Amino acid sequence: MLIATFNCNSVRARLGIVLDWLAAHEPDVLALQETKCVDEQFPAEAFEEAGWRVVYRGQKSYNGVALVSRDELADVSFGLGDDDGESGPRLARGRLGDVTILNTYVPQGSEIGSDKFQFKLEWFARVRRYLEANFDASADKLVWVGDLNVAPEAKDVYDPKRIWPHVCYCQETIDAFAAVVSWGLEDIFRKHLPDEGVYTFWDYRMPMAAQRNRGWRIDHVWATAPAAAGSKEVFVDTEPRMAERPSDHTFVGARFEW
DNA sequence: ATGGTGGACAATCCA
Repeated sequence: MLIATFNCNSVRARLGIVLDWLAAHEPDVLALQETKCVDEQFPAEAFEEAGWRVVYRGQKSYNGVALVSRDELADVSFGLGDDDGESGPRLARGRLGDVTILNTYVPQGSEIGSDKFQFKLEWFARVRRYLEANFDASADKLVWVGDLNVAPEAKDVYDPKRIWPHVCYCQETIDAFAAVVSWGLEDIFRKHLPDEGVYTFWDYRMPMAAQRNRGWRIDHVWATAPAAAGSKEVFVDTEPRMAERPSDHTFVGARFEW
């Protein structure tokens, strides 16, 4: 089973890129973040014409998540279930067989100390409660992917000394994230790609960021132990297409065999 | 150097 994730920064603007990637890699599930459109505007027909199913939940201008798959997903739901009116376009869930895929777009947080930053920290705590309420970490196959807006370790950013502290790389965010994964999730990305210099995001506001590999690892793959036991490979799409697709995140794929 | 660029959407917000 191939599970992939991509912050597309507008599904309408990157539709061709997404469809090309789907055709080239044939994932079982592709999780999209920042689709940036309301459901009426989501280009579902284009996916369906290419033989894909897609479920989605968006809002005007910002956020928005989707799950693309060849086979129909079971138990599809959106949001954390503790309705704040915003978690729907940030969390999508579906199941293929006995494997549940969780796709989140974690709030970025704007600035340390801001209301949005506090919202981000609380969002992680809500994810922890959501996991506790819905899954058994020792028994369920659960794979959590998405733009988690956290760089948990120094090697997850290109220049840790300069970047610290940042909303995605500071003690409060790292602690809040650690309190989620301590529930019982393993870092599948680092299990297979432990080296420094492997990133998933390059800020297009920084000149030559991609070319100079001034990147961050903020797109993730985590899994419960039963799911992690089957992980075989994680890959980052390193096709040199950043210049023609300045979405600044890249595709990440994780292959599992159980 | 507190910028830079891109997307949505129509003056800024968000990343």
